[in-house]
Amino acid sequence: MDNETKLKQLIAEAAKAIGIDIKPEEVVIDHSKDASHGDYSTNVAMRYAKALHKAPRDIANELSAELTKLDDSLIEKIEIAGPGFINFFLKHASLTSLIKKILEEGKNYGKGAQKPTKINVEFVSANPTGDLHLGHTRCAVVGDDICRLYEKAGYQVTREYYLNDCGNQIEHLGHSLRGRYHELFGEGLQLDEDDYHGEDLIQIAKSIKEEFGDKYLVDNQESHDFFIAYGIEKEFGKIKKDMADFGVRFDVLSKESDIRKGGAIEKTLEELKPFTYVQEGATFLKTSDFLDDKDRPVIKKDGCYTYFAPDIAYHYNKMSRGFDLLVDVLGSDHHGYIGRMKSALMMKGYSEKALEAEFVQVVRVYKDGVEVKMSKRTGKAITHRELVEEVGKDAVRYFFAERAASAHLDFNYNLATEQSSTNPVYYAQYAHARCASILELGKDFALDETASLLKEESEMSILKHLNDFPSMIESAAASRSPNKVAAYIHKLAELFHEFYSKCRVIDKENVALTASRLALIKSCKIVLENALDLLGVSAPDKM
RNA sequence: GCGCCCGUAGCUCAACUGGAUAGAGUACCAGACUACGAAUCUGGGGGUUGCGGGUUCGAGUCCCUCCGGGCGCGCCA
Repeated sequence: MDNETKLKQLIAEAAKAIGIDIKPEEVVIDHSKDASHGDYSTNVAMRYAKALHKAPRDIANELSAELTKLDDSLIEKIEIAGPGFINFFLKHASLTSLIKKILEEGKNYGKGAQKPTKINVEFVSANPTGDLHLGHTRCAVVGDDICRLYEKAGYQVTREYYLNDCGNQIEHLGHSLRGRYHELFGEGLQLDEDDYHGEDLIQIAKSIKEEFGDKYLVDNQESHDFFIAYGIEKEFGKIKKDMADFGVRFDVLSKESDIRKGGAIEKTLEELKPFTYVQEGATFLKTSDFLDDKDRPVIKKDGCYTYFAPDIAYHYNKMSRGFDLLVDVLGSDHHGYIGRMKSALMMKGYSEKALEAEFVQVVRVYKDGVEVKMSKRTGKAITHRELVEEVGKDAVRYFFAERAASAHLDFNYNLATEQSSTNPVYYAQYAHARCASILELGKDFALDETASLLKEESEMSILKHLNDFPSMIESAAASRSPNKVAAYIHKLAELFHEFYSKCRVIDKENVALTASRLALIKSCKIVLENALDLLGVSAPDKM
């Protein structure tokens, strides 16, 4: 059992003795920011002051007496401070024993207990109508990191990409591609306002010309279908490659065309019949009976489905595969979407909590001092590929992981590319490389797994932080906050660099201390690597 | 007008979900390599957390009024 759990149990037991009924898991303990406040602190005395009609410090004193009586091997010292905080100083051995655990568990250190919960995370899901841009990059980082966190925390995770391969957008893709193809044969470029003006389509048109010559200049159903199918294949191929190169993989690819097969939408709408009505020729779903502010159309006046109908069928499809939780990683401009989809799920009896959205704020990009607007019409945007090539995969991933997904973010493209060496990711990677370097130099020394000689403040700070790794994962996963991992990494790297500058590690005159410190460094290296891996960032031995 | 997100150091962002003296990076200033990697370390200035109320032992965090910004509010997806 880890120190925190043990401490909570002790506090709960002591509390009971003085008439406070609290369960161990309800006990709130914090890590003390200031070392003079000990290793942990609890606020129970203040929390129950009113109920017991006593001064917080009096309760704290009583609790302290009880805790001392329980006489555990964990606590070295207890102090009462401020308005009624109880500060705990842990025994040395209870901290150093962690080293052995980390060395034994290695890559698995930090992994939570296997949980039965099955989670589906759908992210990116960009339409195959052009290159991924910087906004998708952020969604990819957030989605992938959430998956990594869930996995590490012990959940069963499925990464899913939903491919819109039907509908208006796709018609525009086919039309745009046809336009580019005709352009290659010397005709003027004819694109509609809503078509795709991105220049990537020129390359695809060229490959058609090379492969098929003028075969598809004729305007018939066959060529219409061809441009769409060819365009989707090429565009999605690029997306897949971009993501794979970025370290992002998907377990399941769901195509809208497959969702539509076998009358799934008709069946879905049939099931939803009690919640639908017809108005002015269109069919509406009564989402406002649940979590939406108005009802939404599912069938248009012209008899076509809106995007919403297949989306409902798709979400039912996901639920039918046995997931306990669906997470949709969406651009924040889609925040209106979640209420209606939750409503649709509730109509089928699913919990309001079966679906959660993770909204990723749009990135505002500045290049050469002016804002770069994403624009379908001009096709101008910073592409994902361009960004990764100029800044590097690790730096990009870390940059976006550092910020909470909900944070509005201003991105200075010039700064990011010119000063990429100042990206904090190198601070962490350098710490890892230093660990590797020292371990290599000290490879002839045996490691002391008891780490019994560690006593410097900088050493104990590292130990405490290493100890926090599992609980950090637990809370970061629960709140879907990869930025907490980045903060953790930065802190660990900082503590290590500080220790490194203060303490000589390899000392032939003091083999015992060397053995303890090498064990500490090995632990540091393991946790740095595990933590960086949670963000999909590499941990190089040399830089 | 209604709804969602947000407003914290010059700039970009944190703050363990209500805790102790609000922290990092960057930029700026001053120091530190004849022993393990200076992509590092040490120190410094920089804040009325947009404004004003409220809740309580305690508020950047929760509630309300304003101010300012972004995004939604389509039989587009």
